[in-house]
Amino acid sequence: MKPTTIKDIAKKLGISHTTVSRAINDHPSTSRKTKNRVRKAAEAMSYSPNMAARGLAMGKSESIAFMSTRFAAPFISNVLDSFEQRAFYTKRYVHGIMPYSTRNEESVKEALLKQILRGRNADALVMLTIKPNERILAEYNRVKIPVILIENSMKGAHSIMVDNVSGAGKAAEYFIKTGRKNIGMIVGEIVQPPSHDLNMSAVERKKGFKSALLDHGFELPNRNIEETHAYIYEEGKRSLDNFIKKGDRLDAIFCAAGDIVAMGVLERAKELGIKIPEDIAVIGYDDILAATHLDPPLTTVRQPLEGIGIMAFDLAIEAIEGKLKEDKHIKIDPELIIRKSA
Amino acid sequence: MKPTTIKDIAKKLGISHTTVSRAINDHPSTSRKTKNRVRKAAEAMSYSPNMAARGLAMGKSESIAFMSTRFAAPFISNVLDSFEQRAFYTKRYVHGIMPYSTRNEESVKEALLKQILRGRNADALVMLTIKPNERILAEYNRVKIPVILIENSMKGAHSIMVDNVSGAGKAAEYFIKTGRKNIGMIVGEIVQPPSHDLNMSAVERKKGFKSALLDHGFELPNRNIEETHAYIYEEGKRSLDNFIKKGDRLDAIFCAAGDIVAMGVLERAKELGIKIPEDIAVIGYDDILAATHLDPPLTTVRQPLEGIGIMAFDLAIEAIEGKLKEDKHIKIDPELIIRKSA
DNA sequence: TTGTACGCGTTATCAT
DNA sequence: ATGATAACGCGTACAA
Repeated sequence: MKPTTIKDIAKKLGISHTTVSRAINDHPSTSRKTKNRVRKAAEAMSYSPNMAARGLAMGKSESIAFMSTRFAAPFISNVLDSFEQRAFYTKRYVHGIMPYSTRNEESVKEALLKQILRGRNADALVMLTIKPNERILAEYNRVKIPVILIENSMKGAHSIMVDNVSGAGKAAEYFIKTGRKNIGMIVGEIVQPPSHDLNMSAVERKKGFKSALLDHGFELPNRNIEETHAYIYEEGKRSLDNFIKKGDRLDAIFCAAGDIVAMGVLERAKELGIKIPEDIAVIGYDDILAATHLDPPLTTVRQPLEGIGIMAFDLAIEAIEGKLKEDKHIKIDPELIIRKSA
Repeated sequence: MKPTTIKDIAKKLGISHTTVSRAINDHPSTSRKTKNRVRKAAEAMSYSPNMAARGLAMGKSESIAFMSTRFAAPFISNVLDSFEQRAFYTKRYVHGIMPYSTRNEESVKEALLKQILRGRNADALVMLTIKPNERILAEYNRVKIPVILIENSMKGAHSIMVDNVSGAGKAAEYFIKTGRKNIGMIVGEIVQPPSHDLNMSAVERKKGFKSALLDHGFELPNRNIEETHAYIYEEGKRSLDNFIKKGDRLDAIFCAAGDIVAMGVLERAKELGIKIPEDIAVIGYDDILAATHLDPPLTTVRQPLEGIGIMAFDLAIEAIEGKLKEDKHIKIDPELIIRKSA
């Protein structure tokens, strides 16, 4: 049995499909009476619109694309979650948040971006953790699909960033205040080829950490820095191993690559009999749900996850409604949550 | 600037749009030569197909809908992640996994289900944690969109379930083996109105736990059972409070509602000075990433998350290809991971 | 207020 | 091997 269309409804009611369309979309110049008739019939025949057809006809999609690298990462899924929550709460785009994940593959990202663009598959594009290259961003600008970047920033796109310089600075100052001398850092890899995402957050956290340290007369030599690229648990373990292999005796590690990676550090330390925070103080980044429950509870720079999602959604709506004449760049100051690991 | 269409390419090459379409879709009766010309032009003009139009024309979507309650829950996002991973690995539906979340709202679920159905918006529907009502499932059957249920089971749909009876039984036996006498349980709420999702997993875990206990001569009174409905952290805290309020002195709690809830129990216990596992032994369910890192590390029934995602994807493909004559129901036996909390 | 006719970008049918 | 034409379901000028 084929699905009900507006024509079916029209036939049944002996009117034109145009009228049905108008009734369903609450068009002003349509009588209350026919609207009611149509809606009743639509309900009875369990009609629901064919989004593809609607999108085709309107060149619009009534949806927002939300793109990131993967869903399993707590940081990402939490932001997405609050983003959706906001949509639900404001009753806008309730069924229209379309999550896409790139699996960290440049080619997938490119393909997805093109697909969304040419198919007019979104009224707005939100990108978390990743960003488009200049060429494709220019195309989005040309067809007036607004782009909202989270944790990144570019000319031609709106953005929401947690102030990484400030956050990393707070970690540095805490280490110094608590008398740490030999300080290390684990941070996202900083790649330069512009074909790649240049990870702004990583760059900024590194900068912020280094300069805050320098303000107090401490240098951060490169050998005290380990890089990650997948931001996973195992990299934390490996990083700690590397630090030890290099023979430095660190007494503090700022894991700017995130709490997940910090978990790996904690775990490896436990395996090696290294005491946290006595031997090494550890500060993470993000404040994921599990951070409170680690052993020891993790001191960390909190990302205001819900806030980010909400602000991103509101920003997207503003942009879609054309209320933004120029790029809007929002910065949020993160907070250092002190627990037991440092 | 409007996006390139096949007509634009046709005009430029002086051929018909039909031929362009065939060339792009690698139609057999098209010359190598024109195929190459078309593809080159398509690339040059940075063409990419309008999915809405394609979907409209074909009544198909080349995508799989993945529906669950929300994204932020570790269990859900991990299954989704491995599901996608499998798609990527097998190079099928790489850009076509469409996640939907219902936010635990019955109305949203209904709307989404209808939308996907009438819009022919998916070649297959995967539902995690939730299930459709009989009426709408019947409609899916009628239009031959296969439905795959994870953690649920219905006639007319394929399913993948972790054997909850067995998993809960293992928890029960471990408690008994380790000499626990006063045993409690926290489990998902068991609601009957058929308009709701009747949570199969909750029902089965309860049944499995009770009967395994009974096999050893232990009754599980209702007062020793607390129910949750959102499966969140706070419910764990509240449940422990309730147990204490009721005045029973439990020495073991099986948190069948999941590790997240178990985290809440652990946390509240710590606040109250209750020692785990000395005073109360706690067993969780799921084995989320954080379980190893809790204080104490959580003993729990492991859900083979990656396995579920992979099997669900493969099942979906089989179903789409019409290889399944009847419902296929897969059961997986979970494993008890013993750590420190019990 | 309602209906006619056309277009959105693509695929499918039927000729040629 | 290629092309003209219709069809998919919907929205919308334009006309009535």
